[in-house]
This record gives sequence, C-alpha cells and structure tokens, in this order.
Amino acid sequence: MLLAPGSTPRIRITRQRQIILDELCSVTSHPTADDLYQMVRRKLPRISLGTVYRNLETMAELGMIQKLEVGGTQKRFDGNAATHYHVRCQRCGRVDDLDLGLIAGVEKEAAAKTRFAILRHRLEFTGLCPECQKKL
Amino acid sequence: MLLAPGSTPRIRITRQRQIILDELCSVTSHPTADDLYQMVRRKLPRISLGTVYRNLETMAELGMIQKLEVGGTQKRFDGNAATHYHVRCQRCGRVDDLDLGLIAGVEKEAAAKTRFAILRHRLEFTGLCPECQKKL
DNA sequence: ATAAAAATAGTAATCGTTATCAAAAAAGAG
DNA sequence: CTCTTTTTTGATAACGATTACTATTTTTAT
Repeated sequence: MLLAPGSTPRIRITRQRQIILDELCSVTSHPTADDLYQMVRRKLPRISLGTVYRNLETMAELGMIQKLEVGGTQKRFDGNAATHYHVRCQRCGRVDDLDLGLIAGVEKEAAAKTRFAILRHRLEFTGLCPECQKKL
Repeated sequence: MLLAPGSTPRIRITRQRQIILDELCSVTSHPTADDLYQMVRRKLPRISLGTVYRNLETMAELGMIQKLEVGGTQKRFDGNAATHYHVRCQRCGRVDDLDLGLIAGVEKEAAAKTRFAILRHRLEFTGLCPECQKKL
C-alpha cells in the first residue's frame, strides 16, 4: 500500500522504542541520551546509541516525552510530558523536578510586552544539591 | 616580581578584549560566539575564533557579561550583566529581551520545596517572532 | 507469502567548543 | 630604556555531543 503524499508515517512500537520509553519513565532523574543508552543496554545489549537518540527525538516530537534544554552541554530527557519546573546543581549537573505550581499568567504578561507569539515558558533554578553543599 | 601563590592573575585590557566587549555592548541582540567573531573581524581581521571564545568566557566569569544557555545548539552572550528574561523564536532562533520585572519571591518559594541551595533562576519564553509569524 | 514501509546497528561526518603551544604583547623592576 | 616575567594571542588540533548515512533487518499491510 502506498502512503498518500504528505501523510505522516505511521509510528511503530518496536522493542527498542518501548524499552527506551520504559526506562525513561521508570526514573525521576532526567537522564541524558547517553545515560539512557547505558540503562537500555542492560536489557538490549546490541542497541546502538544512534537508535537511542533517534527514538528520543521522535518521542519528543510526538509529545510523549520532553527534551529538556537545561544548562550544561548535554540535553536531558523527561518521561513526564507535562510542563513543570526544574532545579539544576551547578556543580554536579543533577536535575530535579520542582513541585511548584505553574506561574499563572506569565505567558499573557510576556505576550503583552513583545510582538512574539508566546507558545510556552520554562523556569529553571540553579543551585547546589545537598551532596554538593556538603562537599564545599 | 613574583606573584603570590594562589593570587588571581591580573586581567589585561587588550585591544581584542576591548573590541569584543564594545561590539557585544553595541547590540541588543544576543549574539553567538561566531556572530561576535564576524562582527569583531570587521575591526580586527586577524583575530582568531579561539580568542573570541576565550575572552567571552573570561568576561562572563568576571561578571562583566552574561553567557546565556537558552535553547538551541549555540550559547549566546549578553552585554547586559543584570538578570532579566528572554523570549526565543523557535523557528529562527532570535532571542529578545523581555521587559518584565523579575518575579518576586520565586527563589524563596523554590528553596522551600527542595533541599537545593538556590543561587539564581532563569525564565525563558519560546514563541514565534513577528517575522516568522508572517512566514507561516 | 509477498511487497512496501519503517526502523535498526554500525559507522562516518558535523558542529560547537576547548585545549595546546610557540610566538607576540604588555607590565613591572632595575 | 632594557631585561624579565606574566599574560595573551593566533593557529591548529582535539574533543564531546549529536546527526547523517546506509546496507540490512524487522514490522506491517495486502
């Protein structure tokens, strides 16, 4: 069967895709692609790093997961697709969720100050995690 | 004269450093290191990209400028060292300042919800700039 | 079963940034 | 001013994270 031109390709639930998602959702940390690669390899030793990247990208586009662009060199992934805020340790890079309600009305407020069409917002705190506080 | 051990090396105001800073401050956009390199090259054609990176890093550490870790692949720099918020166009990557007062008390609120020591926060909006709105 | 579509593993390429290092420039001491 | 020390530079190599490529395999639909 030929796909109608312009139609979105059907997404398949492959073993690799499922396990990547399971591993990501099993954890409240915010693993990097490489972290996930290490986790998934325990169950699928032959998986390639490229497959992990590719699937994380795909699932983020579909809104199943979130790709976080928090500070630092590596991107992180979050199995919780709902908007929420994060704290990042500036020393070790650890990223935790922050149980803070979304700030009401900020997007409206921002929209009033600019000609941009506001789509979403992100609030990120930087600090020192308990462990790194001790070490200093 | 020998420098006392552990003392901070004295920073020199070189021609390259001055021009990089001037160029950055002459602009309200938030240029990447490469943008700055192109700008500075018009005045100092023999400067190297490494020098631009090195000096931006140094000046950011000294708090003279800000290194922004907004979304996207490249870091951006801001001649305005004071904390303020940004909007980023998700289509073209343009980053504008947002004339929005700092949200009072969020850091205190965040500190109450976590064991992290909060040092600072960052609020970033994502949207479509006027130009990209037209194009879609 | 067969054919079409999508995904995979493995690898190469790319991109932004950092590191290295010999040479040049700047500052202080005499 | 001259000598010495320190810092910075330009040039280039190295690096780490991510993306692209491709032949093969897997999945799905017919």
